[in-house]
Amino acid sequence: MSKTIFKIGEIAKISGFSIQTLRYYEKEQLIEPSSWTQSGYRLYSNDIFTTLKLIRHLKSLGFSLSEIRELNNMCISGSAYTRDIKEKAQVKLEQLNEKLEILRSVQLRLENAIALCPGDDSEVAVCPIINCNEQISC
Amino acid sequence: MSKTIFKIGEIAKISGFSIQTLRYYEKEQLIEPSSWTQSGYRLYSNDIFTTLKLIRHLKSLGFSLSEIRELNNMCISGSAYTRDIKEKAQVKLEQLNEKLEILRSVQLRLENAIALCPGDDSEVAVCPIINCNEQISC
DNA sequence: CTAAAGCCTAAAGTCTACTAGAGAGTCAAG
DNA sequence: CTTGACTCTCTAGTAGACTTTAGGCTTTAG
Repeated sequence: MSKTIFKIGEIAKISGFSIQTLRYYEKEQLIEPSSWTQSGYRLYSNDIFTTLKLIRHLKSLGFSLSEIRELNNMCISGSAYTRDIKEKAQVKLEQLNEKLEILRSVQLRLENAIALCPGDDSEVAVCPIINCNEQISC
Repeated sequence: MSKTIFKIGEIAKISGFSIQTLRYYEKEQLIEPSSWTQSGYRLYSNDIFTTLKLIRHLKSLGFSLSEIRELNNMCISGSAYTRDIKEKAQVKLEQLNEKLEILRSVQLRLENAIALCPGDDSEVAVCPIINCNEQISC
């Protein structure tokens, strides 16, 4: 039988989230202690790790905390089917694709500018990174 | 002969930056009025447009305001050659590439999870967007 | 018993690039 | 002279995800 009751410091150590972050997540209604000591200490059961893993997982997929809260609530309440989750994920993916497109165009323009820059003792007046001409679509 | 002295409102109208933004850029030491009226109004010469174009151009290449300030100062002081500018741009490009790589991996993982999600009336327990398994590298 | 470690709350600070508002002075036209 | 447009400074607010600080209680080891 492994331990089943933890104080916040232990959760922090095991999960890798800082104590402050855990309290912040609680304030943001992403997690909840399973109980409290009489003196006001938070107590957590093993279940917290499942939730924290979910948070880390969804964060790594690009979801914001409020989106994670929403997804988590849907799951907990049992009101969600994979259809609902998939929908949210597709919206997220579209947003991600937009961001990627923008960054790719910046990347291209920056690469172009760098390629055209002599990168030697020449005066900055000739530098396409500094000087914007139509070639690099300014 | 075109006009050579402008008040902040005219600069705003012509440049497309808001008055507040111009004052903010001044606070951040990116720009400076060429002079002041006795009553404390900012006065700008034509030169400001060159600086503002540079700011817009470098912003569009992904540089932050503090990086722009630095680049601009290097140019103004004449202490910079294209070598120096190119170096900064290359650093910026590397950072951009890193960010792109991360976002691409997120994109991939999200696409995978979406592909594996039934998206129907099934319970979320089977949803790979919510449930993290090794397949999607969690 | 005491000291150290751990925990609590509440509020403020961080970062970036602005935006908005209050309250007041300035300028040009009629 | 008045009105309205313009400008000034200073302060505060925004978003997101935390971190830091201050001041004080609780628990644990020796």
